[in-house]
Amino acid sequence: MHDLRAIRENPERFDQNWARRGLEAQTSSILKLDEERRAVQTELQEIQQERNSLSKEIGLMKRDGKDTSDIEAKVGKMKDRMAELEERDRTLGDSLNQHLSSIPNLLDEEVPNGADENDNKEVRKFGEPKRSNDKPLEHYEIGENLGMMDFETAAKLSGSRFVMMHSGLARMERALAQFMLDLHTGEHGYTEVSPPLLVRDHVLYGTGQLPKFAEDQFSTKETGHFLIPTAEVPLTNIMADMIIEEDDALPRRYTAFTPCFRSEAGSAGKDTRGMLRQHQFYKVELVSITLPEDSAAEHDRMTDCAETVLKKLDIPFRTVMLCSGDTGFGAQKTYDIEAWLPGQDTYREISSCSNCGDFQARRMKARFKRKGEKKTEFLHTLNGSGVAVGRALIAVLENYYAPADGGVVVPDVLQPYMGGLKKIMPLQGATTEQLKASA
RNA sequence: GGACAGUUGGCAGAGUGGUUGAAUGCACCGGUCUUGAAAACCGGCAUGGGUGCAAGCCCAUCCAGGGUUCGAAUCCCUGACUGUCCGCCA
Repeated sequence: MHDLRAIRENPERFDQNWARRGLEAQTSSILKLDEERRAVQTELQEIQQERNSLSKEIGLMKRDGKDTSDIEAKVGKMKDRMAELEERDRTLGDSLNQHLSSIPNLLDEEVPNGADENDNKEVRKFGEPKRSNDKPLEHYEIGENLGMMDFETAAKLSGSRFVMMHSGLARMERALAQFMLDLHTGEHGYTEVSPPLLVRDHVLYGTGQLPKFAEDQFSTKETGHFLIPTAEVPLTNIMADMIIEEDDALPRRYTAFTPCFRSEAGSAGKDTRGMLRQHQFYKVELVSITLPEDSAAEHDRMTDCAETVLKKLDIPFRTVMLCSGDTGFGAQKTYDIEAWLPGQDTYREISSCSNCGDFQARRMKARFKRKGEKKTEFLHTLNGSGVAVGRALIAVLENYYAPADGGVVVPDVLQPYMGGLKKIMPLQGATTEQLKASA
């Protein structure tokens, strides 16, 4: 959401910034609506003022036992015009809100201009991609050869874009999540949260998924709840409708391990093999709430927290700053962390860390007050994956694969979470049915 | 799923149709007093919006949305949430 006052004061700044995302100029139509609405409000308030004072007078006259029918009739007549103006105010306000709430956040100065992911700017690299003479396997080949990754059964139950894992891989997924949570809570100062996974529509509005991205969400028929597409949604909304003191435990840092549900409506045909893009996946999320002046530094810190996960897993990655055309709706600036996937011979996104500035805070009314000040200000919100568990599993499979025996070495940091297991070996007689029996 | 009760400012808690945006207490901020502090006393203390150079003036908001009325925190309807009891259940 955008600050209407700021738009009034400097419309060019907004139009120019939005143009970087490929949007047409918006402010003139916004300001026209705004002007019209204020004119309506002014007239309405004048009438209301008149009504209020006459009504007070009636009260006093009645107390004195005087006749008030004349004056009552007079007030009664004002009602039509008032109703008319109220209706007009509401209509104008609605379209103004609808318009404003569908426009993406302003981009940070540093964000490079560009059309799509090809224009993203690499800022860091870690590790050396492993390259071998053999053609490396993709994660689903490794997983299926292990006999622990079953897309057929998942499809039978749920259709495409679902997977069912067994045995060592199921355990490794759990191990990854535990490892990440322990890292963020133990070393990075995040508070672990176990949030609701079903939320109401206003919560998704608060973080920016609604109204514009309704078709990307799953929802429940009976109750109208939405399944969270990321824990960013419940975690950030912890601050919704609050006014806190400036020194009240800021920054706040929350982490949660949750499933995420996405309809992937717009990605038909994309990443259809394997478990890279699923309707359901696990993710460890990081969310920070800060003062405005602290969000830039917190953004770097958060990105570092996410990178640490990959460093400890010893998976090569690079970090890119998204260009204007690739930066998401609610973000001012986003770093993607891309893990090296030997099977694809490329880096793929495994984490996305965004500074949303006051954009979400404004939508959900997350505010604070500075000491001695009367005015409230909006907090800044940040979110990042720390990291996507399913994709981390993919990265481990492809980077730790042992072609000699078809096994997958368990990264050191995960071994304590897997009972000391050092390597996942293929199950014997690798047909899915047998595997399930032996699992 | 059934029955009842509730939702008021940062918190607690008055208030059932007329100067109530809202008593009172606590918390918080400023002042007096004090060597300093505490106590006591005095004063201040909601949010959003309109208008104005400004001081200010005005409008809206007592869970949300409708309605009744000249006038609604207060009456009516719908919904959300919380609590209690019953039923069911991981």
